[in-house]
Amino acid sequence: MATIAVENYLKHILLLSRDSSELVPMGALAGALSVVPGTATTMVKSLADEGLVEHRPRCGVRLTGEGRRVALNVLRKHRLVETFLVDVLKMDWSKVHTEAEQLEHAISDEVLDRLDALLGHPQSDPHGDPIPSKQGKLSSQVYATVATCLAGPNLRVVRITEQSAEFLQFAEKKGLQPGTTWRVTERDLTGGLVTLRRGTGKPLALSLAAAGNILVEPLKPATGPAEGE
Amino acid sequence: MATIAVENYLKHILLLSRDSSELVPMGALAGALSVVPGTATTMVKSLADEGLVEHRPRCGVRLTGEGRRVALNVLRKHRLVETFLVDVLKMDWSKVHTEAEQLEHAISDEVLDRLDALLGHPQSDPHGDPIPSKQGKLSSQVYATVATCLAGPNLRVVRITEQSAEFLQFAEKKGLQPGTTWRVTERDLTGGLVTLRRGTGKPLALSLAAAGNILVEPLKPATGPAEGE
DNA sequence: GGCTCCTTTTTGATTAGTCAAAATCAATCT
DNA sequence: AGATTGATTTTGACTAATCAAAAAGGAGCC
Ligand SMILES: [Mn+2]
Ligand SMILES: [Mn+2]
Ligand SMILES: [Mn+2]
Ligand SMILES: [Mn+2]
Repeated sequence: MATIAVENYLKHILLLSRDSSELVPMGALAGALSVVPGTATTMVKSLADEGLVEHRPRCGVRLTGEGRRVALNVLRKHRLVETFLVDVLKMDWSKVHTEAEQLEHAISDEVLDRLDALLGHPQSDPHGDPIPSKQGKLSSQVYATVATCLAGPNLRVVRITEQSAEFLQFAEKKGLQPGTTWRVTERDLTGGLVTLRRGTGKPLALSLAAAGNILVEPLKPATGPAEGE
Repeated sequence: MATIAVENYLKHILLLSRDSSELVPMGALAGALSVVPGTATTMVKSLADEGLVEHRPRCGVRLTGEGRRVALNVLRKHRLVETFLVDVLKMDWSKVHTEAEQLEHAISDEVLDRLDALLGHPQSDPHGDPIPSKQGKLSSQVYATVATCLAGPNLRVVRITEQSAEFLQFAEKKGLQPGTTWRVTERDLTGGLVTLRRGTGKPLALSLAAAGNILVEPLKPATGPAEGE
């Protein structure tokens, strides 16, 4: 069995590479894992010996097929556990990430399957991050961010791409959860500000940096039966 | 924070000592943890340095107040997790022990509290093992075993003291779960056999060794409203 | 007392994972 | 080309946990 450290390295390589052929630089990997670069190099070389990654010295690292399989399984555990913690145990969505960071290494594939069934085979976790399927398919749909949307049309929040407890607490307080509908009322590129509004609620101003963490999809205006909230 | 190894040592010292003043011999501890005796000695000395145990060289080891506190918390996690796996995820009670052996080190105190509430503050786990309270109280009630009970009176199974998957599967198949009611119909000390019967079902013969793993309490014959099954 | 046997401790090695700091590489700038 | 600079790798050291095998204790027996 892969150790906890090995699972963490593989998962972070997966998260840091857009497509599976892209090389992840050692610096980025070391940063994501909070280790010094030398440590990452050492570990990556040993992962390469085990056939879990391919190491291009001085360029970066990428997952092999087997490494990707393991990484997706860990990520699936992480996101299903997060969903369980929020949906069943009613935990604060800003705390579940830390919790899942440990649990992803402790649950067996059988518990994973049963959790999945209990939760009704969810497609995404509380932050809107896609949950890899049991077969290892990971949705890679590309969404716009609030930072790049023009004022006007209704937008549904689909994902918050920023795991920090601080940002998530902020989003929670402002009601910015996946599934909610908003529209941009003002874009001030010079000032670096975007203003949002949910229905007739009070306006919410975000920096472009913050707005870049909110992924949205355009909402077609009342076509077919309404879905979601 | 205590490492996984430290938590395992403390939990097993707790499980191996009847009362908290009793010394656990190094051999017994090493055996329970599946390590060689020298490893246990080394680890116990380092636990003693941290103030978690008291080591009497060549005699044994016992928990300090702080060590006991940590050990009880781990045991509480273990047994609540087992209960969750059986009650909520409907897992086979013969598999949950192995599973909980990992999870007991991965869940936070907050998740522990929420699990406890979700399960309705259970007093014992699926095997009938008592769950330590949040305050660190561990029921130490002494029960008779089927091996020592005289033929005749109705007995309620309260606990199975044998964690092996094999024995638990056997007990499951025979319907020997905590809460069920049986009576001894025959005791053959010479042959080392005890025969049980559940209501009018077919008789079940057990070796004295096996019968010693089944803890029971006498059932007063229909006094007050019936409780349990 | 001296011997035997079982338990415990000690000693010497090993593995996984990590850091600090020096060395190396390669791209860019003058 | 030669120098500068930032990323990466190497080297040496350390901690936690473990095993194998030798050494030490101690209880009972002759
Ligand atoms: Mn993790
Ligand atoms: Mn998430
Ligand atoms: Mn354990
Ligand atoms: Mn149990």
